[in-house]
Amino acid sequence: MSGKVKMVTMRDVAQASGFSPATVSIVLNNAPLARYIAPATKKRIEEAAKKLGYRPNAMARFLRSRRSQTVGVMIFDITDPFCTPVLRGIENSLYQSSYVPIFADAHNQRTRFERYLEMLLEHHVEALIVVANWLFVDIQLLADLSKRNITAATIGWEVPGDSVSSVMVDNEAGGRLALEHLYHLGHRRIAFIRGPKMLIDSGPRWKGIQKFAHSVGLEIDPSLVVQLPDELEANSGFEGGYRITEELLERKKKFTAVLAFDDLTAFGAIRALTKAGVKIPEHCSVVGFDDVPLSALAAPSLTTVRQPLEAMGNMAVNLVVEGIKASLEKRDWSISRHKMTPELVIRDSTRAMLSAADD
Amino acid sequence: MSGKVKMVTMRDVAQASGFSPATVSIVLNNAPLARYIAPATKKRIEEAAKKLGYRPNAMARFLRSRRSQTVGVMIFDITDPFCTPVLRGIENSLYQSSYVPIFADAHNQRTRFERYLEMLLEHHVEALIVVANWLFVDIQLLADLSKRNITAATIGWEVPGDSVSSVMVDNEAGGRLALEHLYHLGHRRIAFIRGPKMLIDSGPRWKGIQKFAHSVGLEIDPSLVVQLPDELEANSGFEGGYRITEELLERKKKFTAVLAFDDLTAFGAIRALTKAGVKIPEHCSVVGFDDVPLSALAAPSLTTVRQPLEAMGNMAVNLVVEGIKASLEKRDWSISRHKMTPELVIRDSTRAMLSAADD
DNA sequence: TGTCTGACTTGAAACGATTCAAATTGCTGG
DNA sequence: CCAGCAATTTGAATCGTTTCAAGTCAGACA
Repeated sequence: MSGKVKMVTMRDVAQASGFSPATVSIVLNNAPLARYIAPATKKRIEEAAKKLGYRPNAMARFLRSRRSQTVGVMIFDITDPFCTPVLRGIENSLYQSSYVPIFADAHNQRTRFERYLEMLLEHHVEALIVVANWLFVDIQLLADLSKRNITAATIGWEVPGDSVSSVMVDNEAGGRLALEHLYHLGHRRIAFIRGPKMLIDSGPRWKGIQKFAHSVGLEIDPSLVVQLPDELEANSGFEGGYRITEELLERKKKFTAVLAFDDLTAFGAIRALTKAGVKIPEHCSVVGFDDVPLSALAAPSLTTVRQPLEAMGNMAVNLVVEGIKASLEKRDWSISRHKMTPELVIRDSTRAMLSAADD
Repeated sequence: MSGKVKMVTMRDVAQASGFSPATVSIVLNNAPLARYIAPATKKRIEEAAKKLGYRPNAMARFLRSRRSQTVGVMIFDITDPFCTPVLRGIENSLYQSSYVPIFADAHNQRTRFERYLEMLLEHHVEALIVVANWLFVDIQLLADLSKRNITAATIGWEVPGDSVSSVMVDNEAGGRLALEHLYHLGHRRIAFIRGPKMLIDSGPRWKGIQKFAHSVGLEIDPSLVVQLPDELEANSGFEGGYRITEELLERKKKFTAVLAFDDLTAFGAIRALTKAGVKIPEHCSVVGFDDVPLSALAAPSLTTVRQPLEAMGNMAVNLVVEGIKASLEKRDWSISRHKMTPELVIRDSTRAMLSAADD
């Protein structure tokens, strides 16, 4: 029944081709010494390897060469729609570089994060990429990595110090884009749903909004500004947006647009507005932030500020791969912090004010 | 600057505790021989290990024990919202068993699938879980795995033969649930969007629909039955549902409900209907299939047949973990095919017919 | 003929753990 | 006092590669 397939080792290839394991190794890895190997030899070895179906043993290889061809990818919560495109970007770039991702999902739990970190270290990942936007992880924990010669990069989040690279969207520019859009559509009474304090994105986005408002002399009515509570559940944004918008409606203050912290919040807001009989976008425009995949599919489709999520994943991989190369060649190398440019995506949830409607 | 941390090996622990590496290994792994080790010895070794911060080297361990503590997780397209909850289920169960997932995304490409398979084999995954619902992969390819003593399971898809376990939803029951719901709401003129031929789910769902229709004497109007084209893009369901619903509308045939192949198709249909001025659910009910995460968030939220996606991920892990155990203990073990029970989730996209409205 | 160049190739030592057969030790009973 | 046993512990081989210092060998040159 299950005719066990005996593993083909390098020794087998050596035997079959009539050379020594050393030569086989040199040829198959195209090591520096391969310059001196006779072409005929190379050919015979390669043929033997192919004929036998030789597959290098990654573990054994690691033991000598210290290269695992493996990168740890730590996601804080795969349930968050934000993560999927980022993950795609990471996966794709790693694949190009022949690295294999070891996947870890912290479920927003610190202990789980730590346990996974432990496991990743046991598996000797050559680098670590962390996708997150909250802060509760010890800086120490990640800083230790660089001691162990593991380059690390974070996406959507920065750690202080000079040991971890990061890739983020330019939140301030994004906040500005969102408000600018509403402003140019003629909206003046705008409700703002600010992000939870805990998230690193909240501050800069709000700052971008304020700056723009100030630059055009738009007054922000404090009674139209609300803030999401700190929450760890990935999709709490929806619930939060819903509830906070309900409250907003109860205040009976008029507004013609909502600038939500992110897309999920925006969907929550839309749900609440719709329930209250407010039509989107006829009676009220709504703009989100992120451009998660579902934003294009929802009804109405959501105008939002796009984070180039996939590109951010790519970028993080580039950073760590460079880091790996540098440490391999014992070159100096310093971390970098990237701010990606956001982009306004106009869809069906926003609409220009009718000139008379402001009042 | 970067004070390299010297790796702590088992030898170091042996030295520190005053015992031999053999004893250390036995104690730390709680191997069978540990029965004979004096408690005091165990304690001293464990303390030494903790004090030094010893971390076993997974690669070295594999070389002797042939255990990599690694499972390959091959996703056909992470972009498909179907995958996220499944992935969460897989990840969670693997974590419980102290396995680490190596993540591979085939992007729906056969060559990529094969290349990843190669990489996973090089990394000596102990098992493979494949999440997919199309069929173009060589059965041979997966059957080879069992020769290599790698247990495999597929989710959302079955391969012929007796070498690969599978976990699927009971599509026939699901199709039945969907139609039953519409029928009990009073709908009689129902449009059906059948799935692409290429997908294994399409047939059984349709069969369930037909059987139920037959059992209650409901006639299915062939001119209200349309079929999605074969397409590999993960989110093509939305586009497809949109276009095919437009066509349906052009035929001017009346219908009061749409039974869509899956949620994405349903959203496409809703978009087309809304655009044509048909209100959901007032003028037309729509029911989907899958219950992907966004179905709860969309406006209107979608009535759908839920696949227990996370549980399916758990189940697949259970199956392969059992397989691993069996082959470790040289027990006999045979694959199994699971059919999970679907569940109707009633939300806002369906509504009972008003008694007079049928005509 | 003997030595010296290249031009190729290889032996043997790691890498860090696991695994048994075998060693050690201290008793116990004859 | 010693054989034999039970209770612990360990030596040494092994897993499949990589890595260099060192080997071989044919021909060129003096």
